[in-house]
Amino acid sequence: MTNAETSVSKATISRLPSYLRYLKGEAGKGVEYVSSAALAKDIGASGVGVRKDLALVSSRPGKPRYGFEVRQLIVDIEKFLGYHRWTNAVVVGAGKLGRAILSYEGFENYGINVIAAFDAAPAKVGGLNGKPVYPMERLSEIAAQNAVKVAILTVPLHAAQEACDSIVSAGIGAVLNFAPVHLRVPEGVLVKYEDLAVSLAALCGECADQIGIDQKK
Amino acid sequence: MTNAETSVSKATISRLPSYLRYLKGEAGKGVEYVSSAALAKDIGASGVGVRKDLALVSSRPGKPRYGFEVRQLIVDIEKFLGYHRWTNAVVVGAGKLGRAILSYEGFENYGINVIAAFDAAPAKVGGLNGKPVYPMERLSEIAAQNAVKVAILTVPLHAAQEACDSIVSAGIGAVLNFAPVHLRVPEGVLVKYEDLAVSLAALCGECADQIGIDQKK
DNA sequence: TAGATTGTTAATCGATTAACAATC
DNA sequence: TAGATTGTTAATCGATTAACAATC
Repeated sequence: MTNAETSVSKATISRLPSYLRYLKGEAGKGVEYVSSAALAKDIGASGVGVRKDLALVSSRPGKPRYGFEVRQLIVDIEKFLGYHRWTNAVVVGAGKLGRAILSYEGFENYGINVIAAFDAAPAKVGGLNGKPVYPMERLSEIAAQNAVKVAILTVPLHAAQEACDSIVSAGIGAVLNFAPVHLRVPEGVLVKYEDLAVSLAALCGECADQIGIDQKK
Repeated sequence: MTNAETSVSKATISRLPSYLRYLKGEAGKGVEYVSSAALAKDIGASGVGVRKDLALVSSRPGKPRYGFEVRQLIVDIEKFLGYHRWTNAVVVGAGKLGRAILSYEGFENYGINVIAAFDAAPAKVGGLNGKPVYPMERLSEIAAQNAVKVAILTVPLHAAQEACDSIVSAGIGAVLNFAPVHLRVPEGVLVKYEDLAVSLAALCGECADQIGIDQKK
């Protein structure tokens, strides 16, 4: 528990990526300093909250009258979030979504190396954008060789549990699951559900609420 | 504020989809009753928490000795989350990810109708899996005709702000943004960031933390 | 009945907000 | 200096947990 990350609340950690996005946008425009108030306003948070969060992760304090140094802050947040410690990942399920993720180039900035995809259907096996697609049988072997820590699960619903079992028995301890099913995993294995439909539905819900509120005014 | 949804905490709402996934899994196995303890254990939450959440959304109370009626609970939660009120959505950006989303069939269960995609590049315009891909110029027209409420933004990073502007001026009030950029939008427009790399990196972070904890034991 | 499970009230915990002194 | 902005301490707010009575 002396670890810095364990002393920072989950709520804070969940906000850091938005700070990072905003800061990178400002950095791209050549802005050197950003005030907590400006950051908060654009993000839709409170200034004090932002300052508290930044106090926990920034290596140097903000300067009164100026604010926080943009470039330094970006480095600090990225370091804190572990975007510098590299992790190997694989995609399991080479359907449309799986292939889109395999060829997505945005992972590098986050310290993630998606090395290959796996699929049960031989027709889909082969190469894709320079990254190999292997048959499922080779998952254990290749995961072990490359110290793969995370699997991105993009198989159809009915195949998800079985594929998940293969992932677990390949010794991979974390799964980002895009299939809208509850997965059974042994203790110690992390599963994060990434359900596009749920995200979208939640947004629709907020949207409807807001319209409701607006109409009452 | 007499609206039922506004009286339920965001924390509760964010847990409902996981309850739903679990319940559907049990329903598929023919299970009729589920106890709050069983649900909580599998989800990784507390029994009391689950009961409190369910008390807010379920139309009938749980039965002592039995638990909650699975099928009824599914209906209640779906109703509460608004999966029955239909919403039209469009995809903006017909790249790999955009096309994967356009042809994804899992949205129907959530009351979401993805009607079409739009892309600036004429080469990508045409049909896909029975759903049309239009040029960007027609966004306003088609959005208005179909009362589109939400746009899913899947264009490359540098094109995101411009595409977002088009979405906003087409009168669409909510954006699910897959581009890892901070978007500037006028007040009243909702933006939800869905950054695959951030999700994955967060999982890697948790994974690393857990290994750290394990090693200390 | 006995026991499992629910639902609720009170206590704890954590996170956000408010107030204000410190600083460039 | 005056004013903007930070950082921190105290107060509020909300959510989770603990304890226990109610119920089938």
